[in-house]
Amino acid sequence: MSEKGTYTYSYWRPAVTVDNVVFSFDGTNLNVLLVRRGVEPYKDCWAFPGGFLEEHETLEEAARRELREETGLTPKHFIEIGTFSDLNRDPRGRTISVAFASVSRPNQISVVAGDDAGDARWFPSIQMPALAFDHEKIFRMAQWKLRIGFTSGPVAFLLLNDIFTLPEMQRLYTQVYGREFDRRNFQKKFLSSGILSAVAQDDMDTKNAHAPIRYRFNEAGYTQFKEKLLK
Amino acid sequence: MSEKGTYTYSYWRPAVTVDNVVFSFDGTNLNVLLVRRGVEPYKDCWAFPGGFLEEHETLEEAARRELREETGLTPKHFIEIGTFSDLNRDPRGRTISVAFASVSRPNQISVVAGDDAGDARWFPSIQMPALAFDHEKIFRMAQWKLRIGFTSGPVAFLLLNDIFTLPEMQRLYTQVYGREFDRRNFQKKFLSSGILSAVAQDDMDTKNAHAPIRYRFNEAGYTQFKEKLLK
DNA sequence: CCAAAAGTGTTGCGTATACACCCATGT
DNA sequence: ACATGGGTGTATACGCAACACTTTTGG
Repeated sequence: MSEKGTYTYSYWRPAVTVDNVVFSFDGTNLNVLLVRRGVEPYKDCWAFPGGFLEEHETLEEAARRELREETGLTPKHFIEIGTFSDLNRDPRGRTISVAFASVSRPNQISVVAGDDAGDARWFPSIQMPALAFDHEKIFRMAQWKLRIGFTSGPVAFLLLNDIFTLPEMQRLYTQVYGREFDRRNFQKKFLSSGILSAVAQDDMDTKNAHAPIRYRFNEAGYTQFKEKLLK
Repeated sequence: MSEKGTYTYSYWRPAVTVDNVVFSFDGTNLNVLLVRRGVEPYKDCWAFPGGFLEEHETLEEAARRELREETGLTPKHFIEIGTFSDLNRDPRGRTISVAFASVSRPNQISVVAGDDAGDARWFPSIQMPALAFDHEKIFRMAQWKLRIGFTSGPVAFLLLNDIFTLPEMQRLYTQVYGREFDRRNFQKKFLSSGILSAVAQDDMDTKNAHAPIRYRFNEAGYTQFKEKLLK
C-alpha cells in the first residue's frame, strides 16, 4: 500500500500507473476482466484493474500486485502491451500508464472484489461495456498483442484447461482472430504438428462414447515444432 | 528545455526518461546511433540519445525532441520498444525508461553533436561498444522489434534509399536477420511480389551497362500484397 | 584469363486450402 | 428421420528451398 506524505523533486515528474488486461476462456467465450470503479473519476464505470507504481517494485511487479489486490488473481505470465501517455487521458492530472496483458485459466475464475474496486467480473470480449479513461485504446492494443502471441507462441494453451477438446480450441481461435476456420483443416494442422497429445477416455464414459476426443498440450512436441521452424 | 524548480507531490513518483535506438543502413552495414555521455553517471560511455519526459509532451514527443536536440535527426516513424524499470538501472535513483526505435535514411546521416552530448556517431550494429545503464538490454529488444517490423511491414524501405539495388536490400536483410539468404530466391521473392518497381537506367550509364538494376518501393503493389495476405 | 558480382530459370517438397462423407446423439 | 456436432480423407495450388548457368567488369 502506498503511504501518503510529501515528495519533493527538482524537476517535474508524471504519475505512473499500470493497467491489467486479463483474458480467460470458458470453452465458449473469450472473456476479459473488468472492475467497476468505486471512486472518481469515472466512478461506477468499468475499467481494467490497475493502480499506481510504487517505489520498491518494477512495472510488472506493480501490475501483479494491483491485480492480486483488486481481484485475487495471480497469473503466471505477464506481457507488456505498451505505454499510454496522452496529455488528457486522466482528468486528475498528467498520468502515464503501462499496460500489461495476462491470461487466466477458466478454472481460476473466482474474482474476489477487493478494497479499491467495488465489483469485478468477466465480460465476453465481443460484448464489452464502455470503459473509463483511454481503456478502449488499451483494449484494442491488447487484442492485437494477443493475436501476435497466438501466432508466435503457445499462448493458446495458457487460456485452455489442461485437458481440452479440439472444438473448444477452435472456438478460442475463432474469437481471437475474429474469423472462421475450416474445422477439418484446423484439426489436421494441429494434430499433424505434434503439439497435442490425446488423453485416454475414461471408462466411466462408455455411455458417452462419442464425446469429443480430449487432448493436452505436449511440451516436447511443441519444442520440436519450434526448432523445425527455426532451421 | 526543462526548468529547474520545486515540485511537490502527495505520493512518490519515479523519474521518467525516453531513449532512442536509431537504425540506418549505408548500403553495407546496419548502423546504430550512439552519443557519448558528457556527464556522470557513465561519463564518457556510449549510450542511446534520450532524456527526461517533460510536462507538456507525450512519450513519443519526448523521444522526438531529445533525438532532435542531441543529434539533429528527425525521423518520421517511431515505434515503442518497451519499458525498462529495474530498480537499480540508474545510479541517480529510481528511473523508468521508455525506449523507442526509429529509422533514418542513409542520406540523412549528418549527426550534429548538441549541447548535452559531447559526441555522436553511427556504429555498425555488429560492432557495438559497451553501453551505459541497461542500454544493452534495450538494444537486444530493439533488434528483436526490428525483425518483427521487417516481417510484418515495409520497414525495410524506410532504411533503404528511395532508389536501391537488390544486392543492397539483401545485405540489409542479412544483417537484420543475422543469416544468409539465397540470392536467387531472395530476388525472385521480391520481384514476384510486386512491391518493387524497376527504375530506368540513366543513359549516362551506358558505359556502366552491367551495373545492378535499381528499384524503388511500390506503394500500390505493397497494398495489394497485404490484402492478399489478409484474405 | 580468371575471379567476383549480378541477373535469370527449373524442379521438388511441404504446407495450406477447398471440399465430401460417415457416425453418433438428441429431438 | 432429420438436424447437429464431431471425426476423417483427398486433390489442388501456392510458396519456399535447393540448385546451375550466363554475362560483365576489373585485376
